[in-house]
Amino acid sequence: MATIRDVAKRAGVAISTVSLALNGKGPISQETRERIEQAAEDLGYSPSAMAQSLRRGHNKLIGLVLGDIGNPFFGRLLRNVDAVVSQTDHMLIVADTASHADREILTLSQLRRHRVGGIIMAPISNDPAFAAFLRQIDVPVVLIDQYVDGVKLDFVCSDNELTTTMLTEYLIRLGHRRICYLGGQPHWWTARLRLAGFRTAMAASGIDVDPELEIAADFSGERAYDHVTRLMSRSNRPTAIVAANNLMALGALQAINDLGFSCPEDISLTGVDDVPWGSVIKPRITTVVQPVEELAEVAARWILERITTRGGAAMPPRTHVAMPRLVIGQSCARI
Amino acid sequence: MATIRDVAKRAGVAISTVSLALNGKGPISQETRERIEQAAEDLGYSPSAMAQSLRRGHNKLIGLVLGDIGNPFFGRLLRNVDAVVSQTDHMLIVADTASHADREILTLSQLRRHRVGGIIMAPISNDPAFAAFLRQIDVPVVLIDQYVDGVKLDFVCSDNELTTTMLTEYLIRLGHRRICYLGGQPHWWTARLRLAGFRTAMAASGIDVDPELEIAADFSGERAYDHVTRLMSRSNRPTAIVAANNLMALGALQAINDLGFSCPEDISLTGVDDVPWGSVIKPRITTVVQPVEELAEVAARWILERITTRGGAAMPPRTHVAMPRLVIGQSCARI
DNA sequence: TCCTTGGGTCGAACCGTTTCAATGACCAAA
DNA sequence: TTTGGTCATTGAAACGGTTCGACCCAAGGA
Repeated sequence: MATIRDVAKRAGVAISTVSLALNGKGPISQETRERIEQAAEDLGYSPSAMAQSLRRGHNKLIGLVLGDIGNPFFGRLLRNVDAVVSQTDHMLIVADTASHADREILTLSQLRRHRVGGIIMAPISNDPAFAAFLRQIDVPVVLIDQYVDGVKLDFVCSDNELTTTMLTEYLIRLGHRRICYLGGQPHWWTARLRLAGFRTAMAASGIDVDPELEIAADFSGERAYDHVTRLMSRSNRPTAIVAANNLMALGALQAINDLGFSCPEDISLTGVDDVPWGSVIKPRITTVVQPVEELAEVAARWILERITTRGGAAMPPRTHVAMPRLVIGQSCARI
Repeated sequence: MATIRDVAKRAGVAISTVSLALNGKGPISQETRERIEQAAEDLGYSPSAMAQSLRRGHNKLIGLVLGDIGNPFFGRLLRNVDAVVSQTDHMLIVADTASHADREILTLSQLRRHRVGGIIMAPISNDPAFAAFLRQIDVPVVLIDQYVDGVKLDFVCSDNELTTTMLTEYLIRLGHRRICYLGGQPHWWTARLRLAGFRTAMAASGIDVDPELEIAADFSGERAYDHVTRLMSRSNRPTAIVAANNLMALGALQAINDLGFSCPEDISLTGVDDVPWGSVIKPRITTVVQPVEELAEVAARWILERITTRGGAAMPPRTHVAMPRLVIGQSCARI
């Protein structure tokens, strides 16, 4: 691959002249400039971003760490982040930890080795060791979706508590009292908030929560399926379910169907987060959707700010909370 | 960020000694080695991948260019490619062209500037200019999913013709004769093959194809929705639809539902490619799925081979055709 | 005629590594 | 005592760029 030296030789000038000319910097004569451009063209020369970055002291790469790119929520996130950063000539190094919490520190270290300017991350881990690691890392990091307790970093999320509050209030308005909450394990940051949102709404209406109906699953469809199967076989069934994410809502729906019940006639169902092509799922699930585009855009803008503005890395951390939106489907009945 | 120089200073040795010690190369005394490792640890030193690559002459980055990461097919592709390449310490620079054909050349040039070792690409463009560009690029490229006419590159795909042949034969076995084909525009390589697959199956059974039932949509759900809406309002409706991808199948299903028809009672429906959580879509669509994992793994292995083995870049191009699998749902009726 | 000015070009240092030939210390063999 | 051979360590070159001070030369002013 042609180097700047080859171009210089071919144009019969010094390499510094080539650099100046190609970057439109020094006072280069029209004639020399044209000769250099011609030589570069002939050789198919394009400057090595690596070498440039080494000299400049920073490159135009941004790390994006996700737990599961297979989940369309993160696919859309990636697309929208890329759309923003690519406008400033940055590129994304994407790493999928495959939901493996112990790969996260490794992945971040690897990105640091590559000297990325910043990292956007939707973390899975939420333990003190990981927090300690994040606290000492010397690369700007923007967290997205999930928070890590005990760190002071930029954070972009939607109002998690509000998601379940909206759903629960909606169900209560429809006359439901015996509502089951299908949540995630409490070490997940979002799981705790969504549970709180459920309790808030119930308390506000003066309804006592049956502890047996407050289930801590694990955000996966399979576990949700099992729990709902058990739930529906009991005598004292709930009249409605609030699932804390999209996978669990789908798992619940499948369990309901497989047992021969139907939704919303036998039981109402709501979920958090959009399902791709949710519109063709029958019944269309009433859901609170997070504005992925907004989350992605803010995260991308923030990381770029920290990278490109002088002293940006030292700015105090900010938090952006996006407003979720209730999308009513046909999965809830009035009782 | 600490450099090798800082480590050397702190350990009181030359930088070459640090390099040797940290890479376990030279004959370094136990005592010096420990002192160096301690110093590196203290300073949080990790070698700059950029500088290493500059020296070594190649880096451990691979480009992945996709048209639409929002489509879960590509999300799974990304995840599986990453799983393979990350085992050899490589990382992926992912670029989403947002289905913008004219961004593809730009994106590839950008990756070349970053001196990626190789590129895996699911192209959109298929014109002579793009082919010419690919022919002269001096980075190993593996095409995946879509072919570009007139280039000699590694190519990984599934048997596109077979996908639609399998579906069509299945419908014919169920007694269907008046079958509508919902395809993509013919400049797409896969669209041409899938159309051919449909025609092959029809011809093999001696059924004449009504030209009006051979629709060239654009692989999007919206256009498919419109076409099927029009189709279903006519008197002489088909009894079955073969949709050439997943988005169009869902668009078709939605149109069918919205018009008050039901599937499979009023019309049978089949599609190509899996739909995430397709199991909760009622009816479950009979579909031919491409083995994404296999495609991803082969593409990843091939690009790694070209990068890491001596003379790998000069190997003659190979083609891998994966076998699709028929997954029968409840969207087709016997007539 | 000499000095200044500035446009155009160049040489060299530098970014953070790796690698290789060279150096020095030490010891065994002659 | 000299020679030869390990072993441990070092200095310098190289990778491909950018940048800055220095240089040369022609034109303009004193």
